[in-house]
Amino acid sequence: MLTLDETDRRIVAALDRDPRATVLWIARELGLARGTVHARLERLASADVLAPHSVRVRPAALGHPMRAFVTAEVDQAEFDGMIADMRQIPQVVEVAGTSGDSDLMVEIVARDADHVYDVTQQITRCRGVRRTSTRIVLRDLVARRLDQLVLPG
Amino acid sequence: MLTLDETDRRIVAALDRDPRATVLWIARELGLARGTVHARLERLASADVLAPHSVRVRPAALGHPMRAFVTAEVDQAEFDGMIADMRQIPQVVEVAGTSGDSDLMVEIVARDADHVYDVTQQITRCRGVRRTSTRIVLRDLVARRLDQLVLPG
DNA sequence: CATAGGCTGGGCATCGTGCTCACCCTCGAC
DNA sequence: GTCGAGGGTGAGCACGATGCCCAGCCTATG
Repeated sequence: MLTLDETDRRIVAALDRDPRATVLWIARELGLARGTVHARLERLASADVLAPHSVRVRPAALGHPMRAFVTAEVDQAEFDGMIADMRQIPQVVEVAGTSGDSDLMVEIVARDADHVYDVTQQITRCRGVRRTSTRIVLRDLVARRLDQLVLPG
Repeated sequence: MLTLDETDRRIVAALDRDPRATVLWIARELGLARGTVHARLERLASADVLAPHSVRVRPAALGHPMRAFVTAEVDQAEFDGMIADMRQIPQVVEVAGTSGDSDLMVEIVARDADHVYDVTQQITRCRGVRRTSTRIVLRDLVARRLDQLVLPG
């Protein structure tokens, strides 16, 4: 794995704050030469430090202000079919296989409470899904953040 | 709420694929005039359709390849203190207040299994936290995605 | 001491940006 | 039907940013 030095991390942090920041702006902000930022940015991009696509769209602006976490138990034999079915549901934002009481953690978005119910019903109808449990997000207490990992301290 | 027409959605989708795409490139890609893309992009930005910062950094590249969901029961009276304590833990990526059996959904990242345990212990020591339950992410089955919401069908 | 790797500042052609303008549609109001 | 408003188009222009050179300067390493 590529190790990021202080300079790399500061560039990544600047890019996290504004993904559309120009090379020149970052260079000025960090007090570095333009060429330096340019070279490191290319290295970071080719080293897969940056995810292939950003999640910069706010679902609320797309008419889906509600969010929920659905845990599910599934029949292990039907895993592949289950994933294929899940993909067909646009409101399913992420699916992770987990340890613990349940096998799946599914994050969904929805238009309203009724819609949350609809989507969980759709999940229940996916192949191999046995039992689901839904936690509706009432409030974002700490918004998704990674900058504290990029620049510790 | 701003309603996004087909053109807006295509611009947002292009930006989701590559947050650093130039206005000119998007215009060419979508077969639109440069000025059109420029104007709409400004409108989208000022309408808070795009999140203030992207989550484009991969925690794995930062030495935190493991991920887990921690649910917790908390003493409601200590909510504010609990959140302040949680913020102090760099590995805490997101905290949401939820309905359901538990009060909190906490997403964490970690260096390895031991580190997951350490972080959950830190969460347990936060003010007002009574009981926690940890689900370690074993496999990403559907990677976080929003494009299917931006461009349905 | 010598070498290699990284940062710097400069220069340069090219491309992208932000802005303006004239022009063309289309749609709803009068 | 006529009118104006709103939005898209294509062109032009000054300026900024990019990608790519190169020479020079450090510092760490052998």
